[in-house]
Amino acid sequence: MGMKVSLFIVDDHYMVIEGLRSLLQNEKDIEWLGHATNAASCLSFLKKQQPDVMLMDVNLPDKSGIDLCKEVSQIYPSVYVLGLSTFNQQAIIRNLMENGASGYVLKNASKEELLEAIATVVSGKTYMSQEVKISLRETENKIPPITRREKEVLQMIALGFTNAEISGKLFISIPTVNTHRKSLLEKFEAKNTAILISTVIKLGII
Amino acid sequence: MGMKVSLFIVDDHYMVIEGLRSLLQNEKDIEWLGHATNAASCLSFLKKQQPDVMLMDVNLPDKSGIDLCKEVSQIYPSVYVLGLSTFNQQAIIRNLMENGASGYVLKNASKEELLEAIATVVSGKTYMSQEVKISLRETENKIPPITRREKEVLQMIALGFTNAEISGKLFISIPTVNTHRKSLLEKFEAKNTAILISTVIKLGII
DNA sequence: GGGTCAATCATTAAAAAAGATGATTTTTAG
DNA sequence: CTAAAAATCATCTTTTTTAATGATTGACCC
Repeated sequence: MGMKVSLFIVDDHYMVIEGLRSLLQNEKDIEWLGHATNAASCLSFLKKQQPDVMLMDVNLPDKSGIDLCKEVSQIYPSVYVLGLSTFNQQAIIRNLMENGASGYVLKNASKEELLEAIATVVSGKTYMSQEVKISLRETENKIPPITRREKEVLQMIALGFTNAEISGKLFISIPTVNTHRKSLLEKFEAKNTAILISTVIKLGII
Repeated sequence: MGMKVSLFIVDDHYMVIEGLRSLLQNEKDIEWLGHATNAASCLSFLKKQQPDVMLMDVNLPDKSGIDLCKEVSQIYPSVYVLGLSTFNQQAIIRNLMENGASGYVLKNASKEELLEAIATVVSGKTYMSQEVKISLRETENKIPPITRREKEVLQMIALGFTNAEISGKLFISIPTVNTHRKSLLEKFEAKNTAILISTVIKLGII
């Protein structure tokens, strides 16, 4: 490719920004536009200038990376967002991709991987590191599809409400709450509430 | 101080290592000894040479930072270990400090904070960023002291075992399991199992 | 327009957890 | 050594959850 790829970083970790700058500053194909350490200053930068690729941490101090990603990709569809995070958190990754991200790289990525990721998203494809792909596939089977109502009930169970309380809050009968509850236990193959809650928290569902 | 402080980094995130190197390489008081990206190569480095301060990520691919910290501070008591992590995870920080760490810095630390942290631990004191201190104090009240047995029971509850099963596995009677269970509910001010499990997972206790 | 699925409600019964109280035996720490 | 804390067990009651089965209504899709 002849054109330089312009790049902007959103991450509240100073040492990560420094690391990225140090890794990429001498790359002739990369034009370093700058960085922001929070969502607000990221958005105000975008009003003035749009990078080709935006590397975005999923945990920002003022807003979740997921929300920011959604906003950015709605308002500036030409900007490719590449998620950046420490952990291989499947629920977050899935969420991010559903909200307009073009890819996801872990912070233990090498310079080569990073450049490959950038090149891939610029070409319009999605990038995801092998490690992430594998574990996404692994947990995919563990996350059964649950309905909107089931999710509501699940959240209320996790907050400690009893069936009677949930029934009151959702304006449905106790047997109905029970039905949802049982289908949750069945879908997650949990034999009781305790392990149901453990499971869904660890899968990042609530 | 006249002497340079020798420094070694253990972190599996390439961009963090790069960032730290870039931040600290021109500091005249810091001698950069190198880095390791996992616990094993960290330990093999220590056999040859001991830094004054070791910056250690709490999540390593082959071993938890907590275990590594314990080993390092037992075998090489002269090495000051400074924990390094993305999140303000109270349970982990507390654990790390109990296992010989001299301090804890978040990855969003500035160069100044980093230098201050290093200087502080070298002088024999413990360092902790203000942000961490505050949230430690905040959650401290939320984490009641629980006994060894209670923790065992708690873990088995979270795994989905019923009182009868726990009783069988721990060789105690069902009423005893019940007693522990009730004291857990009381200590965490949880009115049922569901919110008990939510709470303890979110506090990082299990 | 027939089939699938989500959401709703019902009845009955068994199992499990939660609440209250009291008491004994080990451990542990000062 | 001894006082406090932890771990143990018991009994009894109430509440809540889990299980099994069946049935109706409405929405959406092909």
